[in-house]
Amino acid sequence: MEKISALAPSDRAAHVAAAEARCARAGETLTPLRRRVLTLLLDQEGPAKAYDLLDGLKGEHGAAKPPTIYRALEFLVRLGLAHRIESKNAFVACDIGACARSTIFLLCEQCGAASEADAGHALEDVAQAAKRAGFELRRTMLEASGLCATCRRAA
Amino acid sequence: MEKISALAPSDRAAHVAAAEARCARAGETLTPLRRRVLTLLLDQEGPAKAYDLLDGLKGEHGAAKPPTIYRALEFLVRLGLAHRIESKNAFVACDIGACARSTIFLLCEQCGAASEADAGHALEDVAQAAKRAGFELRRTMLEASGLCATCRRAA
DNA sequence: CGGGCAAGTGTTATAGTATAACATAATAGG
DNA sequence: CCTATTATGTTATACTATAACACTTGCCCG
Repeated sequence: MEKISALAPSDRAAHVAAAEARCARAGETLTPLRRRVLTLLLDQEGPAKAYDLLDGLKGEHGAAKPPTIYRALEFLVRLGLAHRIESKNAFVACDIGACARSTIFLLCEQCGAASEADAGHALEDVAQAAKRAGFELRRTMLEASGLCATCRRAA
Repeated sequence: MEKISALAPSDRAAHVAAAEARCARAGETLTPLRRRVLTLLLDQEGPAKAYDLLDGLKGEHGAAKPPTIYRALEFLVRLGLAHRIESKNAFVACDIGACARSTIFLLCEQCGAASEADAGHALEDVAQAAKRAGFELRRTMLEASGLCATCRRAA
């Protein structure tokens, strides 16, 4: 498992550029506010809480209120640029490469890291289970918690 | 997909008896309060919110406060008698039969039903993904939202 | 017996997460 | 220009969850 860490500035720039392109393709716009929230997410070492991001905005932005951050996050999630970690009420920037495939979040209970791993065929299995049940799938959430490789070695 | 619905009283009784046995095996006790919360869960048509269950307690119990219900729920989840639906901040009684295997929750966005379906090999795939990442798995959460068979037919 | 530990519950207070509803600004197309 | 749409600002409040401490009960052990 790779530790999720803040990206180097250049990687961040590339990431933001890719996000920009993705928005354009979708006919939506990555406004300054949304871009700012995305970079805040990219700067995080792990999943970020909404209210922490809100604090991050405050330095430059005066007094941002909760709806501001929740709307930006909702946008980023809708465009597939970020994910919501349901079991932690937190958000992570999407690793755009990984996102192309079926992914699962591995959440370390020790260090808080969240890594987006390839879920192999899990998503297909879920799709089949849904099909058997006559269920129309719209969104699938796969999350697992435990100990990451680093913390396991330390223990 | 079978609709999750309130169980007939006799089924409920059997369910509670099974829960009792399970607690005994684990060396824990299903106290009156915990039993009451479990039956409240079983009476639900779908996932129940903590504060709704709290209201349910109030009729007979005077003024139950939040910690009361959260502690009971924490116990039921710990014993595997209930599940927490992370993406909805809600709880469901565990279908004890289904729980023996790998399950996924199919959450209908229309009617709110939650059904516990067999996840096929998804859990094994997740275990493999974790293994590849050197990650020690402790808990896996599989949730999917969409439209259940009934609501799909209605649409 | 009786002291004290452990488990369960009661109670108060507060922390943390999220959204409704309405106001304002900016921009684009007719 | 005007007006529809999208984005953001702002106020207030709803919803979810836990910390911390008090009290009771039952049980083990000295």
